[in-house]
Amino acid sequence: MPYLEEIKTRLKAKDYKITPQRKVIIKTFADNMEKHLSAEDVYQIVKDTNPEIGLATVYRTLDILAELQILKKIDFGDGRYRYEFCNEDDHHHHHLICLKCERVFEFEDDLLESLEAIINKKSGFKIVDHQLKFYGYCSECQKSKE
Amino acid sequence: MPYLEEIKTRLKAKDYKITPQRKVIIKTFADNMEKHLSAEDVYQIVKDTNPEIGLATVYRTLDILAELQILKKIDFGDGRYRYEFCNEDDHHHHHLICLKCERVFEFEDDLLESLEAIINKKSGFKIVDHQLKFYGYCSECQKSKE
DNA sequence: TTGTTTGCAAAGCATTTGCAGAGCA
DNA sequence: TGCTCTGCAAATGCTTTGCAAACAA
Repeated sequence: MPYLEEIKTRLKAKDYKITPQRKVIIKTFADNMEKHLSAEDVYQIVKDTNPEIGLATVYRTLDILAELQILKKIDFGDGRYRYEFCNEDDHHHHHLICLKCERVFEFEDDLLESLEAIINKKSGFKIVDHQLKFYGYCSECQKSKE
Repeated sequence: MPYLEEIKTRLKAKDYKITPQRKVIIKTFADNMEKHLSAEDVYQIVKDTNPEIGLATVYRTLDILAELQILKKIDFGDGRYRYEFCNEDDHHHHHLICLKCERVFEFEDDLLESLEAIINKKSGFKIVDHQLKFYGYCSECQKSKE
């Protein structure tokens, strides 16, 4: 996760202004590092301290932060996009989505790098990003099967 | 891809009726095996021969076929769901999505099985499905970079 | 015949956009 | 000050739903 100062620098570099709304949205992600917040989630959290903020502003800010690669826009297939801080290094993690409790777990892994190399060699496709989701049952839900 | 007779049997087994609309939608997928059709795509194709069909019927039929695991509902992140025949065997393929021409290529691969075993061992999460998307540039678009 | 299925139109949701006023630099 | 940003409301695009008529079995 980038430092707050670093984020501000990156915004300024693209001539984006540092507004209170943008600050508080960034802070929301810093305060919820382990979560995968949707625009609506962010809106609900931010409204507590800034009741006048508009949902459209949240969407616009998330767009900018994703464009600057500060946030990553992810899609768990539940009909809304979610956002998390980009990993600075190449260290990828995958998402394990429980089909029962719907919680999302993370799993650190680098194995996909070798697969990307294989694909590039065999098909000539140049990969710049990937998204891997696993669906199944978390250990708790396996115990409490009905 | 399941035989048409087999599909009808599976529909009947769940007390779904074999209607002309359902038949023609299934046929559309049989005629477009290599494509990833959206509901709107199917609707446009089917309207040629059955102009009276409704888009809602297409959606309802796709839901049923996905529920019966005849079709697989996939999400390329372009704001609409797409459908393709389920693979009968475990033979998985991944999707390579070109960020320039937006075409979707397929890549056959089984390597994820070993990754699933590792995850299960390390985290206790029991995986029943996965979805892997690679984003990048196809060989053609790499040549014609502007 | 009878419960499903269909087509239509309206509703639902997440997200985007237009616009006039507010505010950062 | 000048141009970006914001909040609001309306619009958008995909998908779902309610309902009465049509239809498969």
